[in-house]
Amino acid sequence: MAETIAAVTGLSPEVRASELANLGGAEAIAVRPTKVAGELPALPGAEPGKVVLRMAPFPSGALHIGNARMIFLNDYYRRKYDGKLLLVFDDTVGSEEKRVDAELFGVIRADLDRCGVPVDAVLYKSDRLPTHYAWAERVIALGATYVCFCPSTILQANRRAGIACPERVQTVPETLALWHKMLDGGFEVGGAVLRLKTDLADPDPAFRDRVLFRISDLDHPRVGRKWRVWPLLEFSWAVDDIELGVTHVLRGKDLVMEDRMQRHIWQLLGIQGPPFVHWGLLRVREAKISKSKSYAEVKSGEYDGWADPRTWSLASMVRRGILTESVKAFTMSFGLSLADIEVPAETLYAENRTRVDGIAKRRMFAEDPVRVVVDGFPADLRSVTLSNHPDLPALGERTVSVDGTFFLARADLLAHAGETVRLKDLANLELPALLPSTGEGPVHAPFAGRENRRVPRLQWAEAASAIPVDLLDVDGRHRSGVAESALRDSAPGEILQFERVGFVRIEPDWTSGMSPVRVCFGHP
RNA sequence: GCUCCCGUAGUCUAGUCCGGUCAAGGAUAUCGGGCCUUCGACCCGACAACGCGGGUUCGAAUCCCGCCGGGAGCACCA
Repeated sequence: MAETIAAVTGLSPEVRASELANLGGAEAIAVRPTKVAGELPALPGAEPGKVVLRMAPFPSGALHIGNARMIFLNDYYRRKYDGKLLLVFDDTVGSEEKRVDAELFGVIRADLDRCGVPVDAVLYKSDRLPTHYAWAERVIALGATYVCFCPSTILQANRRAGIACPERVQTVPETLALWHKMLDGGFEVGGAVLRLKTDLADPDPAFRDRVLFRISDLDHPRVGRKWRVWPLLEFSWAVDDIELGVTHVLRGKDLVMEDRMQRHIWQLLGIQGPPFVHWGLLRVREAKISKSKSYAEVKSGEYDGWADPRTWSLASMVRRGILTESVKAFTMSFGLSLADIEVPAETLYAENRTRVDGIAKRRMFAEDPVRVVVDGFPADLRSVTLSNHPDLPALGERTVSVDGTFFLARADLLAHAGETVRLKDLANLELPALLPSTGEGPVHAPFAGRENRRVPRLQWAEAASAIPVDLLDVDGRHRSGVAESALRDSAPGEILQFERVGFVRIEPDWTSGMSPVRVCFGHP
């Protein structure tokens, strides 16, 4: 067996192909089965055609790589059960630190469109306050709540200590009256909250007498100051998951305490609510995602919009040439694992590489270029035709004019000072031992033959027609260099590979003729 | 500290519910080799894991108990 393999691998591709044909040809065997993400566990009690799911982003930032899991998991189950998927903006008024921004409604919808995840309806929590108020009266009538006047610091301290608030003994009519006073503007901001009575000895302090509604006069970008009493997340969802007919709640593990709260409220009202399904926290090692930092930097103009690579937003993935399919495969590979995980970006890059390698034309790019004059460059060597892809002739070729003067990357030059190197696909030259660490040159290097030698191969750009390139890197820094003239023929949005540098994508707002050519770095 | 969740190779993950088919599969990384005018892709190969300790059982990654380790939550944010 081993001998056979050795014998076969020793043959040239052509010989292999003909030998194989002589043997009757290869059977249609899937050598590399397309990675079908294994079926995820069934949703409890799910019936095809009757499943209703919902996604509830808070509009304070663009969707990022960490949110991708929410999107694709919901989409997966919606398709699996031929169900409906609702987009419900969780735009209650938030807090000083966490503000709703109207611009994000559109950004998020665009993100979903780009991901190929259609939604069956778009709703806004900020439209639903009357429903929440109506349900509030139902729980008040049950005697399950009270209006509390404690400042938040006292409230928290008492909660921690398991001490009951003096208002906890309110009668239903008293609570109802105070609730109406809240709605009618009878209290200052922070002056009163509606709290749910739970067991003050509950082992989880966070669960003790949760706040259901609070007063805020923050200006809401959609509804202004129409509402002054706002529900907190768990109450609003206890209401809406029922009102909207949601059959399964798929959410991150960070919200498990909220499940318990919702169940508690449903139990009070004698309602059977939907089951919850969770997944753990997903972090990409290289991505320090901070929605609030991104928000501030985008708004200040420090970042180049929501597609700035530093945001690790879905839009920035597209900008970098990382296909949505790659992001989807990446996130779905983690399934519904409850473990909180940290994955290196390389895993995502590998996923993308398999999809993009076969479509990206190869181009040569020299960063921090130094002009190199090849002394004795043959007069008859005036042009060379290069394949756009080493393995795929279908991607075509381009012809480059040469005249003996080239741009090479400074780092390449310095790494090979005093050595014989080869301008890839063209000619060999002897690099001088002393090379400038700054300046554009020129450097003179003697011609050393055109035969293909096993020496370091360096990418080059013909000096006469090289074109300037501005490469936006993942850290937001701009790297400058030059590329071969063929880059000019690229289309905006095209994904290319700069040989020995990495995959890049031509910025979509660049148009042919604009200099420099602007590209965004994807990954090695 | 309290509450909940999670522990399979460097990193993820399949398998755990319904114990044997798992002397543990896949991906990625790393290391060899092949191919090749890219440090890319592709091909071949290698390395490498059931957190620890008890128990139940003919048999445990899978069930039970204890321990240890990691993470998240503990807002009048979502």
